[in-house]
Amino acid sequence: MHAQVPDGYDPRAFEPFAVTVDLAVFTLRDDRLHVLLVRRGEEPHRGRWALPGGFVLPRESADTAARRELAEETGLSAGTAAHLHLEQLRTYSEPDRDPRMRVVSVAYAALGPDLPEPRGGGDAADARWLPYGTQGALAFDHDAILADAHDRVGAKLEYTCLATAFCPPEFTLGELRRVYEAVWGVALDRPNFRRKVLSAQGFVRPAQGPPRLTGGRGKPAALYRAGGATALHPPLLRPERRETTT
Amino acid sequence: MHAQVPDGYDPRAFEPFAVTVDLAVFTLRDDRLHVLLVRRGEEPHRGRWALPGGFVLPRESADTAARRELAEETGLSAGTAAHLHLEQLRTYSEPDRDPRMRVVSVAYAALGPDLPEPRGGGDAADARWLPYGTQGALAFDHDAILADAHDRVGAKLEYTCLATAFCPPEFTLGELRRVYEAVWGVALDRPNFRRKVLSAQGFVRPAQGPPRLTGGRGKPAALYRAGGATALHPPLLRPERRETTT
DNA sequence: CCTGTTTATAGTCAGGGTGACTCTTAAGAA
DNA sequence: TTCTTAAGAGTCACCCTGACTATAAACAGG
Repeated sequence: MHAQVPDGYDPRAFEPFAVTVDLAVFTLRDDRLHVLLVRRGEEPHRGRWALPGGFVLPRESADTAARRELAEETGLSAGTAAHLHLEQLRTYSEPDRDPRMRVVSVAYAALGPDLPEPRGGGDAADARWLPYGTQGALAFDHDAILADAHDRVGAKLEYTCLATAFCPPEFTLGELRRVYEAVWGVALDRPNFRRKVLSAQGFVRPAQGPPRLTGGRGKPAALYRAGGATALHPPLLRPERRETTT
Repeated sequence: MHAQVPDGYDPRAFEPFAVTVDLAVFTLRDDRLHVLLVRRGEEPHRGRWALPGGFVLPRESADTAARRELAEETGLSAGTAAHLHLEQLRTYSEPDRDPRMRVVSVAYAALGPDLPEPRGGGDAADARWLPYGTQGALAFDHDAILADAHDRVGAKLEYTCLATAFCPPEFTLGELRRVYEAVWGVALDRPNFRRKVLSAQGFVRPAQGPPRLTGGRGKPAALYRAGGATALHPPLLRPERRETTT
């Protein structure tokens, strides 16, 4: 762009753009994938669910704005929100995506372990975790943003160690497997999943201490922590995709 | 964001944001990866190379703006530019990335077969293809954008059929292989590459007609066209990555 | 106390994909 | 004619994976 800026160009000659962030925040509750949504209290789309988000402030980057909104909307302590995985998805800029004004929105996907119910603190009329797939039609173009976010998360589970971001600091391989099953919506073979995860170096490392004292059914499982790796090679491909190959 | 817009909110209360697109346009020339750069004729960064780009107009989406700038800056006919592969990378929004004003830039990666030298038409003082890696320090944060674009293209070669976008409508497997070698900077085993590409359904399909009449050295090669598939399963992994695995 | 259920963990086996490698064919260049 | 270059066919062993079986260790219910 910069090469075309004429000398003395006045940015205010253009209709101003508002720049916002929209957040698709995922978590796992009861082994189901949930999304954080807010109910709109204003027109347009009053009463419909929408993704949380807000304006990028004049001295903020979009990343900073997304992190700030994440803390505000989830009602988590700033320290907790700072540790959630947050990554930029893409930018939505159709001229009429918001009927009120020209709004360019940088979308983010965020995810974390079983997060608490959002506290009502904030201007949002009503914020809630909804099981993914049950949210109906969202406001604005948020259906497309949410679908893109889900696609991205599902794809990144294949070739990165992102799944550990859905888990608490210490977790069992069963919990990790249920992350994959919830996001992909498929059942995975338990022994094969275990072999794959343990053979991928840097994905998980054993946590010292006794097997979990949990009251869950079945044999107690060993606890693991996230390893240092971010990439997963070779990838852990979804079962579905195999049809495309063969 | 929308949940937070107070009634009667005046967007002009904020310092306006300028929204631009920046393009990382790649092509192959002489089996080397080249990137399209423009030399800045204005301060700041006068005389340095920068990515082509421009403002998003008030009634345009960023995608439309990127497509328009692509045609303008490459000097290609609108029809040709319309067929180049173009995809959004991510958005760069650091508050001080442009010292003159608040500019949020949506970056795109574009690529096409051996493209012609950019014609001087346009306001850009000087636009040129430079071999990737020889461009030195670019203006603004364009070094980071270009590196991100290169990473993205390299990664997408692994698990998509993107490589055919670097090739003319009909191409040999040798040309396709040189796309991978140029982008990844590695040598690939010829027979294995051939086996892999031909066994992946939808990647390429044979073009009828005689083997190429080319004047190149060696045995004439069969011609292929891009298949209909976009995803490549299983992926064609870079040789380097294997160290991470094993 | 025994039995059935649930989950974790160990192990086996066959098939497919891949890397490494060899060989033949067909063109141009010297 | 001979050398060089690249296409294309084929081989072989290894590793990963999916499918499957078996055992261990907890809880629930009779």
